[in-house]
This record gives sequence, structure tokens and C-alpha cells, in this order.
Amino acid sequence: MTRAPLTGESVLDAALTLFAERGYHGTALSEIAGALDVRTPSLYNHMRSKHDLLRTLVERTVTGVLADFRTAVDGRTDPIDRLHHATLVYARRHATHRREAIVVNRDTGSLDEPHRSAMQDLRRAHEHGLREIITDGVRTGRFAVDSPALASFAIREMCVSIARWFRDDGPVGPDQVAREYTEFALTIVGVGRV
Amino acid sequence: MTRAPLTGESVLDAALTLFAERGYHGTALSEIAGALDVRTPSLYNHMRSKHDLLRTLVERTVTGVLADFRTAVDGRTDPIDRLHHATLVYARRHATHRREAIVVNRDTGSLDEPHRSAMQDLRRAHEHGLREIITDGVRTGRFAVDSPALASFAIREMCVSIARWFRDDGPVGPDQVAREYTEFALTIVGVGRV
DNA sequence: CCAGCTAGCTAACGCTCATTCGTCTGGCGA
DNA sequence: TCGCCAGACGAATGAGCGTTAGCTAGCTGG
Repeated sequence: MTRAPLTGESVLDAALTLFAERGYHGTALSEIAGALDVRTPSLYNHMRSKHDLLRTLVERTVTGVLADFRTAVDGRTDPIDRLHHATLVYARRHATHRREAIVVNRDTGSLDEPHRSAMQDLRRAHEHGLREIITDGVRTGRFAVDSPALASFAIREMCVSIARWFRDDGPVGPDQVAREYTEFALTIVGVGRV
Repeated sequence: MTRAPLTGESVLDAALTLFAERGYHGTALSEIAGALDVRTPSLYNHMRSKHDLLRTLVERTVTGVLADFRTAVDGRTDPIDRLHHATLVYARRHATHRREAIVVNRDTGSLDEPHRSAMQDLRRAHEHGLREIITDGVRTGRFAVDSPALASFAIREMCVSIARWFRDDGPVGPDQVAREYTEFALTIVGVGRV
């Protein structure tokens, strides 16, 4: 029984699992090493620092979310269509990338500057993108909602929460959850069931 | 310029603020002491341990949530009425007790046993209470929703998220936010605007 | 005016953590 | 077969943590 080879990716993956479970500050490098059946100093052959692990994980996830969003809404003009696809990919991602979502939401604030601000700017870009879809829809009369900001927050955080309860071996799959949550989102902005 | 007297409550309050900002593991007792303009060991005249601070904060909040829920639904039988009031107090609490909500959601898992399990049981009691209202409403035909569990999660986490963006000096107050989110919740379960 | 208690302080302890250094080994190319 | 090199390791370092002990200033009640 030989162990899997130690690589930069395997270290990142173990860190991702443990950060999601116990938080960045609650996880010791010795625990990451233990999960890989290796002594702690060996990790340094495949990473720069503990902080760099977190930085890499957050950066990958946040840029991925933004890329997902852009490909989902690019080329679409109808606010209903744009919100539908934006929510679909966002909700789906939180079912398929649970650990990443938990770490980004809990531990982005633990990054040192200037990384923290850079990551928060990227997150805000997605936030504003979603909100603009809603304000657009309200302006053109497709949506009926009192405060676009409130609705946008509600929809976003509803999706984020999927990461907290979704189980791979549960009764519903990522696609079904994404569809149902997208329905919730559309009802929130006043669009009837599709 | 004399400083405020050090009490058990003032220590808890400073801990609450810092735990909410940086997380339990990300906060040092020296920082709590610094916020109170006191040296670290002085804290021990007013607390048992750092862990005990977290335990007290979580316990107070979780029992408060459950008490709120019970007084909100007790005596009401109509599922719409019950869900309306349960969501109202739950949403409102997350606007008025932001720090508590953030700490409970992020750091309950950092409690040692048996406290962690005890607190999680209390949280689950609220979760099941809310879900039962929805299953009740579905059974009696007042609600139209595919999965009560999914709807219940979506509503709960939507409310929890209020704690993450609400600002006391913002344009909307706790009552208005609670009312709008309660509307969202009712539309999610298929009840038209009231 | 003094005894005694409350509650702050300095100092120190033991522990854990992230990180570094130098050594050693096992596999690969020549 | 021999030399080389990547990479895992033991040992050590220094910083920071939570916590304890013992001292002391200042207020309180007699």
C-alpha cells in the first residue's frame, strides 16, 4: 500500500478540505500533512506558505465565479434570461464546489493585504453584475421588486447557502437544486413560474 | 478621560465584536484586552476562559432564536400566519443582532464537545420547526413548493445573510428589511403578495 | 486610620504553530 | 555502475498564544 504522490495540487486539495471543515485559522499545517500521510516540512517542497495556499484557493474560486457569470450572461439581453442563467450557474457551482464556497465566504477576510482587497473587488464585481441585471429588469418592467439591492442580496446568499447543506449522496443532484433555486430567484423578482 | 469599568458583560461585548470581525481562532485575547484598554490577564477576573466566552455567546443567541420562534408561532394555526411571523422575527433578529449571527454561523463548530453538539441540537430544533410549518402548509394546500426542505433552507439562509450586509446607518431599517424578506419567503412557498 | 478585599498589573510558563536548515535516500540519466 | 538531484525527513528556531501565580494599588467599611 503505497501513498499517492505529493504534488502542489494534492496539497491544495487537502488544504481545501480542512479549511472548509475547520477554517483557515483553525487548521494547522500538521493536519494538512497528516491528511497526506507526510511530515509537515515536506509540504514546503510544494507550496510557498500557508497563507499562499489560502490565496491560491480563493483566487481560483473567485475568478472562476466571475468567468462563469460572464459566459452565462454574454450574448443575452432579456433580463429574465440573464438572471435565469446567471443564477443557474451560480447555484450549480455552490453544489459542485462546496468546499471552495465555504472557504471563500468564511476566510477571504483572513488574507493579508493587498490580496484581501483584490479578492473582495472581484467578489464585488460579481455582486454588481447581478444587481445590474435586476435594476435593468425593473427599469424595463420585466421585474417587480421594491429594492433591487435587497433582492440581489437575497438571491446571492440563498445560492451561497447551498454549499452549507448540499450532500453529494443526497436525494437531489446539483442540476435539480440549481433549477429549483433559479425558480426561487425568479419568483423573488416577481416573475411567475416558467 | 477615564475608561469604562471592566465587567463580564463588557468583556463579552468586546469578544462578540472581534469574533464577528476576525473569527474565534483569528482573535487573540490580547486583542480583546486591547479593545477594552486593559492587559490580557485582567480579563480572567471576569471570565473563565476564551472558550467559555464563545460558549456563552453562542448559547445566549441560540436559545434566544428558539424562544423568539416559539412566541412567534405559539397560538397561531394557519401555516401562512405561522410562516409569516416566524420569518419576521428571524429576519429582524439578523438585522438587530448581526454580530451574534455571524459568530454563531461561523464559529459554533469551534466549540469543544459536548457544547458543540448541544448547540447544534438547538439550532436543528429551530430548523425543523420552520420546515414543519412548510410541510404543514403543503399538506393543507396553502403552500405550493416542490421540496419543503429546499424551501426551508433557502428561507433560513436568506435571513441569515441579512447579518452580512445590513448596516445600522443604511437606508432601510430592521423592520422594513424583515418585512421585505418575509415577502420573499412567502413568494418562495407560492403565496402571492399580501 | 487601618484591615481587608477587589481587581488590575508584571512576569513567567508551557505549548503549539509556521517556517528554516542541513541531512539522507531512492530513483534516474549517462 | 556511478553520480546527481528532487524531495522527504528530523531537529531546531522564534514568535505568539492561552493561562497561572504572585504582587500591589486603591477603595470600602469599621
